[in-house]
Amino acid sequence: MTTLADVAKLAGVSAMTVSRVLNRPDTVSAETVAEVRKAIDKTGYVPNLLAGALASNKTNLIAVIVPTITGSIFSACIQSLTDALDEAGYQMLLGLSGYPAAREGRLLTAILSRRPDGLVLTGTSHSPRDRRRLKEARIPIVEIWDLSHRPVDMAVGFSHAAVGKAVAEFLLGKGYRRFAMVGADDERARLRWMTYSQVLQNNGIRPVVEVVTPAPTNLWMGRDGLSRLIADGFRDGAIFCSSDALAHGVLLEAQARGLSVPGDIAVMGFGDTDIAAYTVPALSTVRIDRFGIGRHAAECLLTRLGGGTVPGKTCDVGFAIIERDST
Amino acid sequence: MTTLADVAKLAGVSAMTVSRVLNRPDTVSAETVAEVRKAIDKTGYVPNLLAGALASNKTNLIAVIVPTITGSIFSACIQSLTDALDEAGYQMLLGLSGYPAAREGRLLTAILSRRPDGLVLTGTSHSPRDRRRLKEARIPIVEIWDLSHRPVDMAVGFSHAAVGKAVAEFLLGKGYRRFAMVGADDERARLRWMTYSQVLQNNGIRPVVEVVTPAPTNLWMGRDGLSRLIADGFRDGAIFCSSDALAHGVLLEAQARGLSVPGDIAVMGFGDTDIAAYTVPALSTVRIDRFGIGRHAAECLLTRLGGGTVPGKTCDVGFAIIERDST
DNA sequence: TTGAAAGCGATACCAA
DNA sequence: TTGGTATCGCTTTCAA
Repeated sequence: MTTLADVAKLAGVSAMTVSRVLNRPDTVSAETVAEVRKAIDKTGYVPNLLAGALASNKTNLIAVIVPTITGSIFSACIQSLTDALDEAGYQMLLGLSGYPAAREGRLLTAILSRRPDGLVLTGTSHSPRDRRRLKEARIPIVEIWDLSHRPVDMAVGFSHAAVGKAVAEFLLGKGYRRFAMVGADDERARLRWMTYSQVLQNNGIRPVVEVVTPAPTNLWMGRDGLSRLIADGFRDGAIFCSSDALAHGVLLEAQARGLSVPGDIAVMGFGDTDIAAYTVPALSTVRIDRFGIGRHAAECLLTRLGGGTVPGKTCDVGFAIIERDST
Repeated sequence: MTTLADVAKLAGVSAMTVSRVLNRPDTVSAETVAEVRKAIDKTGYVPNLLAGALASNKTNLIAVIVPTITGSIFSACIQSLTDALDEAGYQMLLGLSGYPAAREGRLLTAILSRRPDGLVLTGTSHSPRDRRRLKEARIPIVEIWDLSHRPVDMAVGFSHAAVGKAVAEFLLGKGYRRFAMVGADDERARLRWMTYSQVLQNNGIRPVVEVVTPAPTNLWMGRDGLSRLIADGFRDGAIFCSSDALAHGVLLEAQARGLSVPGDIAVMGFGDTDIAAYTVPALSTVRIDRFGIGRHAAECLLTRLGGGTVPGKTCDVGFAIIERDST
């Protein structure tokens, strides 16, 4: 494998000069640059960033940990994140932690060992040990998809409790008096639907028929979810689903059972992914700017890496209820 | 930042011993291991894999380049790939090349600079310069989503030309005599729909009304696609769409225009993603085992990294036509 | 504008 | 079972 020294020898200069041609060509005379470039082309030299990073203490690597990229929520976010990072010359180390985030501890070790210049994490809940390790890493860290009163470093997201509350109030405002929910067993989803149920109960509604499914969710779980709700005595009213996939499944099952929507049941989703936004007029949902989260997270990271300061540790990107009650 | 030497000093042993405790604990006496572990915990030591990789010439990093992860085709593949790699102790460096693969050259440099132990690429067409660089990297490489008679190293995928041919023959067999297509302007999609058109024309069918959309595709492009087909004189018959998203959009537009499916038009998709598989009985599609591609690619890589030999350079995972003509 | 020397933090290899 | 030494390929720093 060709090294910097090989190129230097061929070009008749020192290794340092080659390094400069690669990293700060403006500090080298034009003719030397030309000479070195020729040698680089001839040898097919590929720099070794491991050595470079070790020496300079800078990897140009941003690590990202999300539970899964199956499903368009996180993948859209990652796409916009990469686009922004790529432009700034950073690459992405992707870690998939799964649901529940059992692998997070191990993953974190593996990732910190690579000395990324920055880190993007999903969620704001980490073990005390992990929090400590994160702080000791002394790199900019953005926690996404949630808010926290004491983020490890920075946070870009929205309040899942606020979502649950808003949905409950929205549906109450529509006049519904019978409620159910199909929710995923993941930390943030749980926060949404538990708050939803709580607000409803505070308004004298009971029971709120509940069905919990594993994460990540899919259409089948939604279909099954409605069946279980019905088995549990739910006959009509409003159903909050913790994801669009679940909501879509509920709609399908309703259709299969001949239930009218929103006549018999009203369905509320979460995410506003393409499928829910464009194909299902009977489904209302909660819109999240997932591209915005990625872009914003990148911006926070890059600002700090550039030596700047990010105003405020947390950024609430908010959400919106998309109403699509009428067909 | 704590180093191996710091830990060694605290534990009263040499750096090498600490290194062994971390990498091959079985070669160190139990008491020494305990002593060292204590020192590691106390210092919160995080190994520096940059230095380790530089010294050992092994990064435990697999680089993956795909056009995009928006859309479930590639993301499902990546998910299964990571799962398999993670289990074997590898991490993933993700590169998004975009459509068309304009960034591929630059991305490749950036990625090879990190000296991954293996590489997964999308597609089999690379510039001569890139092919040369790939070979010179001397690492196992798997090209996925397509087949090639002369892969750079290994290939796991299926023939897009065969898909186009199979679809054309399937629809001809169903008795259709008027044809159209809505296809993405990406290399592999183009291969599918051009073959489709070619086979039809060889069977005396003309015209095949064609509409080309940019990649990546979405539902809106499908809706717009059908409108344009109709504007171009297409009134009834079979439509092949180069992705499920397009096909779904075509169905929606058909519904909006009051066209019956499959009465007036038959719609053929590609991908068999969840949405097409579970929600659209009127849509036939081409099923690809995208999880299988990821799993298999990982297997090829890991076998080679383990010193083994992969029998055969190319692996055709095939495809299947999923018939869902009747509602 | 260029170069020489000294690390960066680990592992390989050989010796004890 | 343990330790010493050379080395991996680059950048930093300082001097010319």
